[in-house]
Amino acid sequence: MVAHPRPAARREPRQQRSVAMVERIVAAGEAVLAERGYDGASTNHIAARAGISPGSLYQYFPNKAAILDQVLDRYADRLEARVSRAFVAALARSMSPESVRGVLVAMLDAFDENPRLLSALVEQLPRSEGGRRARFAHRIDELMATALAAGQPELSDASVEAVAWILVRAVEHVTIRYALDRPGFDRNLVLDELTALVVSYLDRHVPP
Amino acid sequence: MVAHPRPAARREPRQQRSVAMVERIVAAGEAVLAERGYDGASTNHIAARAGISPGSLYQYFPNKAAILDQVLDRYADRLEARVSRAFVAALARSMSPESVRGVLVAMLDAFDENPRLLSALVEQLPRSEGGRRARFAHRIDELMATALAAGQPELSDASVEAVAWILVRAVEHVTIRYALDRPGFDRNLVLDELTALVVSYLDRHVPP
Amino acid sequence: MVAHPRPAARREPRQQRSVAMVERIVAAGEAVLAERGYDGASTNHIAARAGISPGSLYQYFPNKAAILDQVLDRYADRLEARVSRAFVAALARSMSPESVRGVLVAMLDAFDENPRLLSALVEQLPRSEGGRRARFAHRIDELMATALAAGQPELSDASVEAVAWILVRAVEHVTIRYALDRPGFDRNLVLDELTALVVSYLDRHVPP
Amino acid sequence: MVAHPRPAARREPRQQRSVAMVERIVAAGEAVLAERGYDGASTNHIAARAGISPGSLYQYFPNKAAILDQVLDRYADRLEARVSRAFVAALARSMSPESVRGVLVAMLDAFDENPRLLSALVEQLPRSEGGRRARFAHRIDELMATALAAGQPELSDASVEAVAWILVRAVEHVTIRYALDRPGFDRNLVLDELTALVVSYLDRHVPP
DNA sequence: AATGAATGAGTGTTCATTCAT
DNA sequence: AATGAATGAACACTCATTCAT
Repeated sequence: MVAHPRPAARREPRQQRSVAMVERIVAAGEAVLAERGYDGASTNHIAARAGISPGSLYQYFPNKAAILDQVLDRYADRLEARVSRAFVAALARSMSPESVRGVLVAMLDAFDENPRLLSALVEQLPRSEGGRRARFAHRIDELMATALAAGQPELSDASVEAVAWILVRAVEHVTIRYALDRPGFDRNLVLDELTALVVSYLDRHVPP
Repeated sequence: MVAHPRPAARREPRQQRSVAMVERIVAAGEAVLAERGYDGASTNHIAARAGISPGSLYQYFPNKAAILDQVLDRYADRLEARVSRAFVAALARSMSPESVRGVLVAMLDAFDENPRLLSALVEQLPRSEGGRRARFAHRIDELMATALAAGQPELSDASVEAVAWILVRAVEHVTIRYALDRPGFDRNLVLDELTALVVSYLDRHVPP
Repeated sequence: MVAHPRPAARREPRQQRSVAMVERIVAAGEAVLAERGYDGASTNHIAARAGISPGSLYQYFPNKAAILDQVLDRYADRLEARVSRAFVAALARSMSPESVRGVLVAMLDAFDENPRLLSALVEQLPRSEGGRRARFAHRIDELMATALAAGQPELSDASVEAVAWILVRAVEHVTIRYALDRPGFDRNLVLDELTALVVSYLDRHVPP
Repeated sequence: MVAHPRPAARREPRQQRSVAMVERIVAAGEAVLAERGYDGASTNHIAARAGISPGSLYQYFPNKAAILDQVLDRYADRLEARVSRAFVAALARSMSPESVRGVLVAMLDAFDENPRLLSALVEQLPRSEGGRRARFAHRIDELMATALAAGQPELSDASVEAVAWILVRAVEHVTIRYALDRPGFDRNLVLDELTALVVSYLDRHVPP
């Protein structure tokens, strides 16, 4: 059995350094991505921003896509962590309209923080290979499914997953588009309606 | 007897040729777009696929973007027409669950037809200038708002617009992701749940 | 013995038409050249301006250069004719300062008429093959030489030619640059000084 | 002992390499310009002639024009330096016929050295933007004006400038055309006559 | 003779990637 | 390990010329 596909032996002594460089590159990639968009994020710009030479990038990443994938993965992870946290905190108090609204507020806040990066993420994610795409928001799907299973015991397993998937997709997209497209509607109105959308849907599953 | 050195009939085939050429280019653009994605769709590839020389593209389109815009516009128009048709047909019979489900089926069917192109469209739309972005799905927004205003007279104008925007965003994204990501859930299950999502939300606005 | 290198037989019946077309093309070429400069004068522009198709140009000219050469040749001929006329008229009254000044005025007037075309001519002439280059202003050289030979009998033949060549070159260039560069100097001042340049030089050859 | 991981000496060869590369490109540009003329001097040709890849040109120059401008600027500077030197040396000994002839010899010698490049220069100069055009020969204009002001105190300031401008234009053009067109006249004859042209003109301004 | 659509080699330029140092 | 100069295939686009009609 091969424990490590990537032999650690040779890397170990330099790992500290490597990790630091990878961080620097990813940070530079993020900055450039936010500033210039995906297509404008050239390897030369990233290297310059990281204060290293273009050639050095290739000591740490096999190609340009790997760098930006990492940037987006990390950003996605951060988003997911924030939303998960809010989700878990809200779930503790049942799935009341207030809890749902709380999660939605957390999502809008998270998305509002770095619209440029968010934009790059949603533009790029569908282009990525399936694995990467699946990974993102998967944990939220699971959290949602867990919450649903707990709150709506009469739902079948298959239904739970589908309902969770639908809800996450719907809410995620509406909040992201609100953050990115900035339609003229009042934020509170959107939050209220989105809460209503979720709550009325969930209520439908519990017989009165 | 040859009355006219240039018989009027001659303009016809010329025009037909031009139209045919535009069609050929757009078709080639569509194929290349589906195969290689937006960035991979170079003018040379499109020309080769159309069986013409690169220079010929520029007899019919001012630049590369115009070609791909046309491809995507046409595809978006086709989608929109299908969905609008279903929407209008369903609305005639009020906003019953059956009507809603009918529209959702139409959407899934439409999106299932050419997932590669759909993928290119949803990737590219957010990058397009506001006008193009606004145009697409705007009509659906309006149809939705009209239907809402008719069915839920107690909603304020601002609410109607926001509710329509939210519903269209949510339903469109969920159906598109279902068509593109092909999650394992049964199609009918998804249709049922999505119908429930919409109907329960709409019901919430009418006092029982 | 071959009387006509270009057999007239087949062309004759169409010659009227051909001549008219050549005229139209040359006129269009001149207009485009004046408007867009040498590099901007594309065959498509010329054809469009002439109201014919690009392909038709090649019925009358072997290539683009031939068209623009003809345009410039004709312009050069017109310039030359004007200057020659002034030259001949002035020479009749000896080579007095007044006569010299008269020729210079004629040159400035001629050059001022169409600076864009003049500009194209002086930019392009040096690029042309020797024959074309030599032809232009050659007649002026000869007129000058004749005038010199008449007025300065003590000059050797070789000297006459060289002196004429030098004088024509100098005067032509100074007047052309004055027309094209529009330096700040007063026109009359330039005319006076240029007259003085010529006259004092000519006087040097006649012992007082 | 290695005091500096990057010994200062290393920058030296790097810089030398850059300078060497610029030189190589400019030299290639000069060769291609002389061989194929301005329009025929494509970046690909220049790169090939320099033995480098097309992309490398853009490490040293922002675009094609910058390369050819540099080629022509350098050549113009060399010409101007030679003529200026001769001019200054001759002026020290007053404006005698011998001095004038000396400057003319220097000009002819300078122009004779690289007629192809001279040709490209005189073709391109009038197309360049005013600044570049003005720069070239401007210093000669000024030297001439200074010499005139010193030698002909009775000339007004306006006259001095105009006279200098006329003289420089005339002499420059005649010598350049002699170098490029190679008319049959004996070089000494042309030098003598051109000297006479200048001297007799200058004499006219000093009352005997 | 006239058309004008089609051509295709050519342009200037970019940028992810390599490799000699 | 790090450099950064060099690469070269690829890009979008042009235009003098050809040729089927």
